[in-house]
Amino acid sequence: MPYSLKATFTKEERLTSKTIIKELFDKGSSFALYPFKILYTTKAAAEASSVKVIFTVPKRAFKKAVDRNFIRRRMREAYRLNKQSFYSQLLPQNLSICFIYIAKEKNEYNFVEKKIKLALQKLILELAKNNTTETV
RNA sequence: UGUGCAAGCCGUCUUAUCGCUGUUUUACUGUAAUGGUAAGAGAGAGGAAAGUCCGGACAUCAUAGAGCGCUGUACUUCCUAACGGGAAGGGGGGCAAGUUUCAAGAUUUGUUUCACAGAAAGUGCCACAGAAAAGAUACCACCAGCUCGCCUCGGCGGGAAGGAAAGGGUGAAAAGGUGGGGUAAGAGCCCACCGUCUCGGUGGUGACAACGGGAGCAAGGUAAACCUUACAGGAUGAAAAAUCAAAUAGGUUCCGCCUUUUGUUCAAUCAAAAAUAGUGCUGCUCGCACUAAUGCGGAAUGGGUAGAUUGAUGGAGCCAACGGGUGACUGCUGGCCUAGAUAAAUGAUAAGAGUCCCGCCACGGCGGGUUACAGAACCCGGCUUACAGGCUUGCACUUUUU
RNA sequence: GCACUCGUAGUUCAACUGGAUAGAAUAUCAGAUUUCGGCUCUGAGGGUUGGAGGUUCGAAUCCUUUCGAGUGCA
Repeated sequence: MPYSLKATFTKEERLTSKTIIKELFDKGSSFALYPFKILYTTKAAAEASSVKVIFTVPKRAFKKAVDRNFIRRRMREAYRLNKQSFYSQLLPQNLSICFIYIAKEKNEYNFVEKKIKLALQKLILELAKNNTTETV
């Protein structure tokens, strides 16, 4: 079983390596879906496939640490509760994702959750498109 | 009862579901190393965690000792690990009220405030205005005598050389102040009081205070201008620093391989010839040229990257009682363990309670809103700044009752 | 986490070692010129020098504190 199907968010699923983060920001593909900007990289993996996620809020938009923590926690919670359907549609690969919050104001949890769902759907489409182009 | 000021303290809670990070117990299972999974127990942001304005602890590097330089601090004594912090005291300034004096001023009380060493070591600066801005000056005005003119013969007006530092005006500031005497006019020129300086002993740990004697007064402001004096400080900060260390590349050391013949040498040390292998020229062969220990393989080893661990959470710790001290603080006894993350946990959703505000009315409920400032990043002591609301104590004013 | 720099008209910059009304260009407005507009010429307004407090006779300048903007360090 490659992915945990429970609604958890453990250390395995977090992106913690500085080098991968640097690579993600240098070479990663990206698209925007308000209120997020999403960066991702993918690598073909034989068996030990994984999905690593990081959530960031820019200091320029929110000066207070309390606000940044608040938004990041909401994003993480929304991802945690909605990742199972996302996982079920994935091919085995090493995927790294970064969610950047680009809105200028705080938003309700329901709004964030809806947008996270949309973002994950779009990400699947993007990945599928890349696979088809590669094979052709 | 209400309002204001000051000081100190607190700064939301409960339940359910789904999650996160440490600690610990048991079981299973891995990695080079740290670990991982499941179940149970128990813990999980602040008074400012903030600003990074100071001080320490700790670590590495530097360092014989001393001086110069640089930076900081600056009434006294004390507290403290230390401080630019705090406590108590001293002194100065402002405001209000009272007492006293002819006046200047002095003094008492209350309140408030002060980065409060030195301007009598030296240097610089003090715009404009003003005569003059620092051992100064004579613009107006003042003055007896001299001299010229006029006349009502005592005055008026002018001039030069002086006297003087009181009056006017300027300025933030004009070279002690007020009152009196004195004088041609004046002036500490003389006197009284006040101020200033200085000497003496007394009280106080000390800052300093009150008292007595002396000096006619010389010494404007500015040190948050340079500076002087005293005291303190080596530099850099957890991105400090220590330990373990996969894979790959490269370093060092050792071992093995390193064609044949001849000569030579301690030695594949050097030379020659031939052959072999590879590369280039060519479609191929011959031939020619170049290369063959600065190599290949293996082992060990040090540095060290990803990664991991330590540093890093039991401490100048918190609470209470009893002592010491005016107080900051401190002694002793007893009790307690109270976050430890690392691209970084402490959350999300739902329901309810509490706080405060608004509206309605049947005065007890209903409905709506509000719930601040703000998030640990090695730790500790301060300072500064932000903050819904609440509690306690003291003081002042106010309302009602007696 | 640590270290450092800068805040002046709407905008871009000046203002000497503290000295008086904070100056210039541009933008804005008004007038002149033009048939009209532009260019050009003349004039005017616009600043609590980021905020607060202090030193000084006097502060954009010196000191303290606070707010904002930015830079560097693996």
